[in-house]
Amino acid sequence: MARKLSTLDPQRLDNQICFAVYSAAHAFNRVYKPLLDRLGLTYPQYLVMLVLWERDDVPLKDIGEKLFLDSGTLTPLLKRLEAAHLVKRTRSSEDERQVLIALTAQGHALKDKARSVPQSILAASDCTVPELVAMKDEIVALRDRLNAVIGE
Amino acid sequence: MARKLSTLDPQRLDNQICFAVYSAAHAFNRVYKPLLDRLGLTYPQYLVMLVLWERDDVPLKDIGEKLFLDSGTLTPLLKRLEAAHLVKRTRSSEDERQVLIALTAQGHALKDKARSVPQSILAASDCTVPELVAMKDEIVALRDRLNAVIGE
DNA sequence: CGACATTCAATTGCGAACAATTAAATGTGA
DNA sequence: TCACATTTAATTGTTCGCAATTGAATGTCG
Repeated sequence: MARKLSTLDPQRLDNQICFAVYSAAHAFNRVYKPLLDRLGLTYPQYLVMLVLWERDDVPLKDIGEKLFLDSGTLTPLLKRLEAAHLVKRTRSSEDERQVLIALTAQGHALKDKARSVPQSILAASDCTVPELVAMKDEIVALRDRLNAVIGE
Repeated sequence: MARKLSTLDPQRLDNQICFAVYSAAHAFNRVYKPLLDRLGLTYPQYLVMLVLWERDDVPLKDIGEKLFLDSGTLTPLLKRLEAAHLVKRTRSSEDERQVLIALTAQGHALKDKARSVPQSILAASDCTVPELVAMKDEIVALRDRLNAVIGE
């Protein structure tokens, strides 16, 4: 009976999806770490590079919208990527408020070196691709519902 | 054809479960923020309090194992909780290496004030409890597989 | 045109998160 | 017992993440 209660107690750590997500994010980060170290990237920097590998010469703001990050996070991060000669930051000539982020040759070249990363993560997850796709879709749907509440 | 390829490209941001988890964790954090502000807690501090509300007078190391955090994170965090008069830190007399974390009266009292938090999160998630439990179990299983790889 | 609001990036300050190191306490084995 | 390894927290340094503010550029409306 006490056991039954504890498995339903919403104030128990083990019952919280938020902690599951929080701790899974950290676990992913730890798996990524050695892979990204070889590329000289952190995980958030890797995310920015993924965005730029899809589309180059993007305003900082667009990167922020895709990754749900603001300028307070991105400005110093992008300066570090620039210091590593992976991107160049230039003010837009049409709108001087915007900063455009473009890949350097090194930044482009890194895409090939990063090609094996997703496969390593897949192996570490020990899941089938369809399982992961299903989970991903569920988590994204949950995230979007949460973000909708924040906007309200 | 190009469209078909892009939905399978493992290097695309939208195809990565890791980013889904990463961005969902941030979304949860943003939903928690206003709720926890009223308690004077950050989310990681709230997690520590959840652990202590289940069992008091716990070694720092045990908290770290439950939350997957190390002393580099917990030591300053616990000092802030102590400064807020929510916990007391004392060296164990049996083993002087260990620091025991105990709730103060204020720390205990906060549990009641925090009782409504999980319900607010549930509402924001806009899911049924069984759906959330199923997702949670899947994510925990994935996390544990990832953590197993790190140990190897 | 000119006052005003809006947009965007940068900055500041604080709290995680973690790697690497240090130091003290404890355990172990010759 | 004594040398050595292990355990545990604390510390240092770097990077995120975000709230709040600032300042410049742009948009809007009378």
